[in-house]
Amino acid sequence: MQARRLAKRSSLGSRRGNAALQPPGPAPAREGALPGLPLPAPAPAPAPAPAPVPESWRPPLPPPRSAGTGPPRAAGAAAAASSPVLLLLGEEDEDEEGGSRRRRGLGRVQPKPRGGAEEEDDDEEDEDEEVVVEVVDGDDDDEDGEERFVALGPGRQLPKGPGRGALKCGGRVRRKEEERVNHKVGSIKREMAFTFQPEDLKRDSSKKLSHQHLFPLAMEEDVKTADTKKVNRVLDHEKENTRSICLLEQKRKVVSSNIDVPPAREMGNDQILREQPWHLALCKEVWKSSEELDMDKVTAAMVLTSLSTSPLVRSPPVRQNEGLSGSWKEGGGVPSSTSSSGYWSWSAPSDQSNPSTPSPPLSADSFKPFRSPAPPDDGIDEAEASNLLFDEPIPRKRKNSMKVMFKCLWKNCGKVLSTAVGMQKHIRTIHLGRVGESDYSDGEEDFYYTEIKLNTDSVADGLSSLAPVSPSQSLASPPTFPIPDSSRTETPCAKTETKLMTPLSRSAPTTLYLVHTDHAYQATPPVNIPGSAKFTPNGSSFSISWQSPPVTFTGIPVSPTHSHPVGTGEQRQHTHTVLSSPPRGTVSLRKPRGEGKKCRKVYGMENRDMWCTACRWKKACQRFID
DNA sequence: GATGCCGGGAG
DNA sequence: CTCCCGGCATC
Repeated sequence: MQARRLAKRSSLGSRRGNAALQPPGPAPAREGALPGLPLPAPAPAPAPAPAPVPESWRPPLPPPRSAGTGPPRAAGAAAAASSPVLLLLGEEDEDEEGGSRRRRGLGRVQPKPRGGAEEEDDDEEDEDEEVVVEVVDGDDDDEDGEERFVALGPGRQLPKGPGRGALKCGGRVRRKEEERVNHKVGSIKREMAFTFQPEDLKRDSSKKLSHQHLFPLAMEEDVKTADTKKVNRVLDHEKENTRSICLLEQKRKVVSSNIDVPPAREMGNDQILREQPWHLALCKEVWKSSEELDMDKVTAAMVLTSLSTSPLVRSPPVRQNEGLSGSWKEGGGVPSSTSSSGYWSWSAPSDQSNPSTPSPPLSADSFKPFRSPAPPDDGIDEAEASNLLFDEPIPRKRKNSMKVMFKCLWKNCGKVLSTAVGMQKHIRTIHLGRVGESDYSDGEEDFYYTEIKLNTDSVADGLSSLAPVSPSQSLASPPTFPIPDSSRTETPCAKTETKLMTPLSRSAPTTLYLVHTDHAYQATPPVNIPGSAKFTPNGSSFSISWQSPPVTFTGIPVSPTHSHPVGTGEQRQHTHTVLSSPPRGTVSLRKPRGEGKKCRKVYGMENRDMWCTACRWKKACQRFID
């Protein structure tokens, strides 16, 4: 493509070298680099064992934390810059580092999934508490091929209901290599075993890591089976937990001496084995603390199970972790900082909604009888989930800086609260007039409020355009909103939620305000928009400005930032009522064609690089707006 | 023919 | 989403 483009360009404009030349230079280099990456990466990983590269390669990279990592790629870049954490997580990106790392991860991950369980020798089914070991490349370079193992918090185990189940299977499998070879393998196991075989113990540890990841992956395969069994597993799980705890303790004693675990680089199998115990011990500890939480987890798992039709949907891994939070932290505290950081760190502490399931319902509201979001959600969720499961790390687009607020759609109300619960209450009591039965909800409230995302860090986009509007705080401000009812904190990963919610809200009484950052091309613009495209998290300004905001429908073609020449009939800016039906009709309206000078005229072809992006892309000029 | 932009496609 | 470009409407 590039080549082609370049060619075109050059032919086109014979532009002086600037733009034209530039591309070629970098491009080639990059390309060269990329190809190289893959190979190296895989190779090193398996160093000890002639692991089959291909296997490790598998796409399922989904970095477990993916959910978190999810952070959108695009955003990611920007975000990454601003926050180190992100970088650690997954940002990586394309190029080398990330690439190599990810790949590896993937490879490992895969195996892990159920089969991975094998961790200890003992076994029984402790699987639950698998210790997760994360393998991180110290350097992405592939050269070393060494990996560090990091123990992850025990938190992992719980994460997925199903996961556990998987583990179980794995447990049996676990007996490890030998056994594997023998094959005990159930169908599921089989797969796992299969994958694993090539690699050795190392894998074990690594498997753990993948645990999470695996989960999803495994899920795919097993999903169906697993699903049905899930519930059972969960129950079993409990039992096992108790049992396993005991076992763990025993192990711990034995192992304790070894606790100092070596860095794990290049460890031999023996070492690894030794290490494992260590991990176990850690896990165990964590576990204990989390034991109490078990019930919750179980419950949660059950709920999730029931909620999710498709296995994919269950994003429990993440969620559940929440429940475990206690243990979680501990785990994180454990050894390697890298791992910890990588590990879901993105998730906001308070974040209650799980990433995959968009709406608030689950989180705080889970208690509610039924939450409508179901249908839409599922679809989306699945998609997301699938993304996770499948290839690459999917760039999830979640902006870290996004805050979710709930806005009352009732006419003339517009109240904005930070928690769904609060909003529901508000609606119930104030608008629906249900005072007494505050707790009871038939879900109707859902229709009267919507989520809005606040972009905390809009900076990245054209600041300039925003400038006029919000001088206020930038991204930094932490998400705490002064708002009253909120017990819930906003989640960074609200994006999905918003989307989902939208449909519901359509039916709502008033307009839906979707705060949305738009447009890509606004390179320079001194553009306007009074009300603003972006919302800044100012506690105070909050509920206010909503009225005039240039609402953007996702569907709307034109960017809000644009002022329209003559209102050819569209008044998008005044949203107020229009909304429920996205204005599509105006399709053929073509912009009259600006009379003012445009970038092309002003700068000429030669200076194409000086053009505003829109012009460069042959879009309506953003710089010289008519 | 030159421009300005929409609609779409590719990554 | 970002980047581009084909192609149409206007100058």
